[in-house]
Amino acid sequence: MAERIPQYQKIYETLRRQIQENEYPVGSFLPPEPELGKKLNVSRTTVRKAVETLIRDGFVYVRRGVGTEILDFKATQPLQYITSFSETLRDQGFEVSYKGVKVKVVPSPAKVAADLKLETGARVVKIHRVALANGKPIAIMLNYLLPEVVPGIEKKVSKINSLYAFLESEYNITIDAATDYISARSASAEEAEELKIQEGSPLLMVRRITYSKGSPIERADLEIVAGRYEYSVRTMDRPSR
Amino acid sequence: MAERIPQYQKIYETLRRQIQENEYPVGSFLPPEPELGKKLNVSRTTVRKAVETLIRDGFVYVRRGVGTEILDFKATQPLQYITSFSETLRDQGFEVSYKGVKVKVVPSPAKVAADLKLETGARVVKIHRVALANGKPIAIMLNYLLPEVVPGIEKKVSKINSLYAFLESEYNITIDAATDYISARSASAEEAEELKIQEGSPLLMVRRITYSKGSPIERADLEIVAGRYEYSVRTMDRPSR
DNA sequence: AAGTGGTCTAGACCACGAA
DNA sequence: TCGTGGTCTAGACCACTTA
Repeated sequence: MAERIPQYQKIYETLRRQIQENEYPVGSFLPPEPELGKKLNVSRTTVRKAVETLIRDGFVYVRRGVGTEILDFKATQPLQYITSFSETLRDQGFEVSYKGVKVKVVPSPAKVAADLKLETGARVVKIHRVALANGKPIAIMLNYLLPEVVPGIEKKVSKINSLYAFLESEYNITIDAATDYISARSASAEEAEELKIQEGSPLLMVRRITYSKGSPIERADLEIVAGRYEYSVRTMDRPSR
Repeated sequence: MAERIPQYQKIYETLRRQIQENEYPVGSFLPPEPELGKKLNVSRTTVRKAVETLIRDGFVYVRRGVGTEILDFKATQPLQYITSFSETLRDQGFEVSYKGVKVKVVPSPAKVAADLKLETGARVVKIHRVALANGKPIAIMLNYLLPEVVPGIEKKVSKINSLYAFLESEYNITIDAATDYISARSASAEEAEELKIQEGSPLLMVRRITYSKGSPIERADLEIVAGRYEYSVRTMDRPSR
């Protein structure tokens, strides 16, 4: 079961490592593409594919007629790929756990049905949790999933740490896109109680729809205690214009 | 000054139009890549570059050994490219204007200096505005810019509608990346007064650092009236893994 | 004028999925 | 087995920057 790794990916890894280890210092230039191809024994096309990834990840800045300059990558944020909330928190060094986990199959509320392309009232799996970071409540999490893609999830729910990792390992589902809608609201009495905060405190509200193979498969509602978490996202202009 | 448009971009436009006009209905498949190349009189490589863009924009889902399927693009959100807050509002059909515009050159606060890679206290141009959507206050906007990239901005400030469009037309600066940090907070008395809302109302806070040619050139602080605006962002997994 | 990246070709072979 | 997309080659010519 040897991993099949394309050349351009290896070259990307090599160049990235060399940049990060200062073999190509910030401000210097990568060798010209034809030269790189010769040195690495690949065609220029393959080199270019690797360089495109370096651009996308913010390591280099390319100018026609000039060259490919190494950027100060420590100054730039990593690109935002899809991660679950809990993964993000763990990356930031928090110990994440959950309490009050409840799983039910319920008729879908109208808004959930619309997001998941269902008829209103079609059955969905609803997961309710309170996320704790270092033991302190940080968010109320609601996940709505299509029952047909997660059969038998009720019995496995204790295994869920990161939902996406869980979906991948238990159901072989890979997420390939997500849309987040972010707003803010004051905490209601019940929310305040559940999160152990003052009623009326600001909450960061995130509604997320996740897609697998082009179809929506999950809607998540997060109510995050503002001040304990910051949401970050990096956008880039589309390449080659 | 004829526009120079690459083949793959024209092909992308063509295919996208055909998809949107239902010449390729949702659920059907694009012709195989070699066939497309023959029909359009380009090499398969060029076809593939166009298809990559279709993937990125969420129009198609490609499976090796199967084909390229047309997705229900009306169900997916467009990818998030960099837009200014005012552009986003205008896209949503609001009439955007500003009041209380103030421009000053000030010593940079420590946090701004850090984000812009300056020494604390180095001079920056500070623009303060209140954005109105359909005449109603919707956000307090603070922009910090490097003076050397926007010389003489004080005299041009009345021309600013969308800051990014302004930077492009007046200074030939193109933004190629941005990072947003999003949180929430309760409005202070002064903020409430400026936005004509109740003190303590939730505000959506966005801190943005924009990059041009790999270097940070602007920091923006937005304090948005929650409930009047929703921030949305679409993320994708990195292609080809 | 020389050198850089940007686009494009016309092939080739491979890996995967469906029949 | 066959047809699909995934990777790769070895060129070519063009557009842009710098000198």
